Amino acid sequence: MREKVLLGMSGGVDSSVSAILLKKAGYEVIGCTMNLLDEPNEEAIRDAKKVCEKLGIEHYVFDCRKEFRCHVIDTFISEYENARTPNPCVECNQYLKFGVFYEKAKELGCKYIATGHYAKKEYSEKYKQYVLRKSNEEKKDQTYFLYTIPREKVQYILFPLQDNVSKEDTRALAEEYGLEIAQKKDSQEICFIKDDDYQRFLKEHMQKQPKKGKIVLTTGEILGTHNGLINYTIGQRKGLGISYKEPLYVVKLDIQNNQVIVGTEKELYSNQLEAINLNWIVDVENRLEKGLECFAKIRYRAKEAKAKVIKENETIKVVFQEPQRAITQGQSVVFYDEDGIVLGGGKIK
RNA sequence: UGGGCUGUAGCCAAGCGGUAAGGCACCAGACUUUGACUCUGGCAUGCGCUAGUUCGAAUCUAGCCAGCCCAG
Repeated sequence: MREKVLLGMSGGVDSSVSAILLKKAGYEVIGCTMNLLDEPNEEAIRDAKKVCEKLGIEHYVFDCRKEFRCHVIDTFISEYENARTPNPCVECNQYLKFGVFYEKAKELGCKYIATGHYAKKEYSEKYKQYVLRKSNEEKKDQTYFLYTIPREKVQYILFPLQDNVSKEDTRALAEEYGLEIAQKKDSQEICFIKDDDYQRFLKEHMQKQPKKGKIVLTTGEILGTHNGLINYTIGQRKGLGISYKEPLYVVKLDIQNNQVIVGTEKELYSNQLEAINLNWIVDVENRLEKGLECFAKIRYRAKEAKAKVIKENETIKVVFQEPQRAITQGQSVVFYDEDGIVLGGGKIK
């Protein structure tokens, strides 16, 4: 009997091609699009349905609005309220794609779930378990967003694109199968903020409105006024509206005094951080006591950097060999081993 | 009215006789399934105006104009 797999489909190229690849590989594929927003993304649903029709597979739409609101949108807002900079894609993967969606798959009797992420799932002889590993397509690799997947679920996940060499290959395959969406452009905004104006979104949804405050140099010198802490993130240079003899960057958001602290580029660097909300995909907890040497990545587009992870009660401390630029509260830190296997990760405190 | 200070790009600002730093903003690219983030490039034939000194002036001199401050 063919094994059943539930594929999450966004209507984009990646998930559509994933459908092709799964079918070719002999799985019984069921396509599914999660409806996450009160104003449903009709285009996504329509495009996904079209692809499924073409390939002759079933397609469902799941209503996940409540879960999305509660785990992704509300978290997004409350993180900003606490002067942190959230990464909603991480929550979405954790609670929606590998949470709600995973459960739906089980209900439907599927053995696997699949997504169009650029990441690899494989069995590791080294760790004697299934692991997540960086995609061959380094530029597109999305394992940074996937570290929250529970260890026991990893074996039931498929990333059909994992053997594809590049995004170009993916598009080419979509063309070959005559999929209309072959040249649809990559999504790159926060999906629940339609005009990409997250600041306005926050103002409309926050309990307390952002308040103006001072922009202060690390020396204490007052340089200007800010329009509310939500408009700033660590490492930010643009939008400060202040002049100085050299570029200034946001170094700290002081929620107590409602101040944006700015400093020079050099002042952005720090060689350690604390992380919470940890998830370990690879069983390395016992190695944390004495310090785990690995590679840590502090934001999506940062390079992994050599670091030592040390357990400290419920949190961990990460000490980098080289100082890292703009370590930002609310972003994730993800740990890899020397082979690009995802060990785990957490939220920067 | 007298005295002092200031006048450099849309904004802040360096320069103080040798041929216009820097930052903000803006524009154009690059990057991007978070964070209007980061990165790269562009952006004053001209330094309030007019004369003068000088091989050479934003820089010195004179006059004028404008603004600010103090005095009356």
